[in-house]
Amino acid sequence: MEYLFHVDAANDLGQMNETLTAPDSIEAFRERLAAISIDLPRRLRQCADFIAGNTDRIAVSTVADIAAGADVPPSAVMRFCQLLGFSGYSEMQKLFRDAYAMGFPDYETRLRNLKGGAAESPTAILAEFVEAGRLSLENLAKSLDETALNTAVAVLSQAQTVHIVGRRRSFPIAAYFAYIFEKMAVPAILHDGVGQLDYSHALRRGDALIAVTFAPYAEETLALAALARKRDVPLVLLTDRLTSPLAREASAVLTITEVDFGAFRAPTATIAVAVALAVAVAAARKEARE
Amino acid sequence: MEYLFHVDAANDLGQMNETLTAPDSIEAFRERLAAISIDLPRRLRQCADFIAGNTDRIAVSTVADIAAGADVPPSAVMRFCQLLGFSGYSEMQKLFRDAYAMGFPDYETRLRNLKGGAAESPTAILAEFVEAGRLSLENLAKSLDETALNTAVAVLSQAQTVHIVGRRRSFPIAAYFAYIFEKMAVPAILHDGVGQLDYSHALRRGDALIAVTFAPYAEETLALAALARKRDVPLVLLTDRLTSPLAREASAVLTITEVDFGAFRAPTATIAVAVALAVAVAAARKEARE
DNA sequence: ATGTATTTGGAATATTTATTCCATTTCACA
DNA sequence: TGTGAAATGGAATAAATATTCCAAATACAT
Repeated sequence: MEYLFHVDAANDLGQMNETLTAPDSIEAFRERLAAISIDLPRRLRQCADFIAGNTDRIAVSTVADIAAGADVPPSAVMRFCQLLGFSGYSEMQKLFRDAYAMGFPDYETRLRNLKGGAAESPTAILAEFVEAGRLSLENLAKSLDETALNTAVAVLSQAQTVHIVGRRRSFPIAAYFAYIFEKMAVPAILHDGVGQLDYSHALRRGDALIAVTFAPYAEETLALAALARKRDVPLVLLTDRLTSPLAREASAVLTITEVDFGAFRAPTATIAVAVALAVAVAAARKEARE
Repeated sequence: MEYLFHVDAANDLGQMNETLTAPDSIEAFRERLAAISIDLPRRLRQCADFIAGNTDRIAVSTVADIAAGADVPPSAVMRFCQLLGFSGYSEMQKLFRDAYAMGFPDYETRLRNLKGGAAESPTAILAEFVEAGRLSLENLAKSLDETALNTAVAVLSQAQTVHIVGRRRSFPIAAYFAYIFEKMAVPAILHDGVGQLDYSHALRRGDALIAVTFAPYAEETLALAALARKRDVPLVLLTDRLTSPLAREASAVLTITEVDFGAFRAPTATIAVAVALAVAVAAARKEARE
């Protein structure tokens, strides 16, 4: 690959071997990075990926650090810097050291900076959701009912087929359950309601049902859960409060409180519970088979 | 002034020439600084003053920089570092560089901790995912490309219809986008592939497409995105790296790094980006209509 | 298959940066 | 104003770090 030509071509300069000017701002840096990342040989691609994901660290890292992080020799990093238009690593680092002025981008500071922007700016909104997500996770770690979690794992790992239901807001969670179970070879069916077919006949004794539902509780979810109980199919419930409908029918109730931002609520903690539950169940089933 | 005596006196050790331990946290550093600053000769006082007021620059400055800032020769700075209990400038700088890097997905230390603990019980597994989620969110706050986020919001808020595509692992995210857009009355279509219908004819000029894809990138997602570009439909991409396919075609690339636990990865940060993006777009569209 | 161009790793070198050391200056006190 | 102890500056050296270069490996085209 002929580096200079390639980069010139990307810039439509049409002049070969022209010396490329170095990016003079972080924004320009990211642009250049994106531009050259299109087509790179293996080692340089590793550099691009690592640097894209760890841009902040350049200011305080040596070539050797970056090289180790990207799992390439130092010379590859040097080549990469030059590919970006810098004379070498030092020049690139200077860009980031100069920009460092705004203090420690530790999580707290950075978050404050993000929120500082205009009230409605996308970054401010993102910062709010990040914060809400973190609070939700913290809260979850403190308040989740261990017994219920253990029961849920026990119930699900003994089931022949795991059925999953969740609508509207809870549908992504249900879909995520289905994805992990599929990946881990656990027989599972997602009751997604396509074509208004409810597959309720597929709910058979020996199976189990995971129902995910938050206020306002979706009709179909409640209906399927009720049917499950009628058929003696045990129910694992992911919901927002112990007083939600179905709670008394369930073998295990996992209550999850999401911290909201305005009228909005991201299912951060719910996802964590879902993935942990699914992985634990898959592990338990595997163990039981051996 | 007899340095060692003075410092020992401040520590009430009463033993002269004892080697002083270096501060091991920024807090300890500030304390030590305050303690010795009480009575210093001229040049060392200049060092103390400058360093107290520019602590944050230590991580990215050389001895010469600090010396110039404090208007003293480099050797004075060296003496000052030793007075604080460090072996030299490098050791002091390390403290600040480490503090700066804390909280990054540090694959050497942090992940080993995560994977190291025998995560047998469901509760332990959950704790791991909670921790991974927290790290992902922190990392997101620090590293998300603000420009790209703003561009994404601009592009999507001008679109007539917003199309969404995401398969397998990314499907729950795509579904969540669809849910929020529906709730906020933003015209949106989820390309879920039910019945192998691809709805590709619905992609029309004036629309925009959100594609969510992580390695290994799903065929259908790539195909639809390619089609969008052919029809001049702008593309907003949520993906794992800048070098992923489609990145060059996209109007905005939002790279999101999820911290994994073992082979598993919860889309915690991705969800946060999705909800923030969707809400920002809905807000922008509402504003535009008024 | 064969030759050519690209890519790669690492050893050699250059450069920058940290650290020590000591001759000189400054200061406190008689 | 002379004397010893402390403080200072800068030159010399050591260490770390960046950068180059080239032989070997690999990919690519014919």
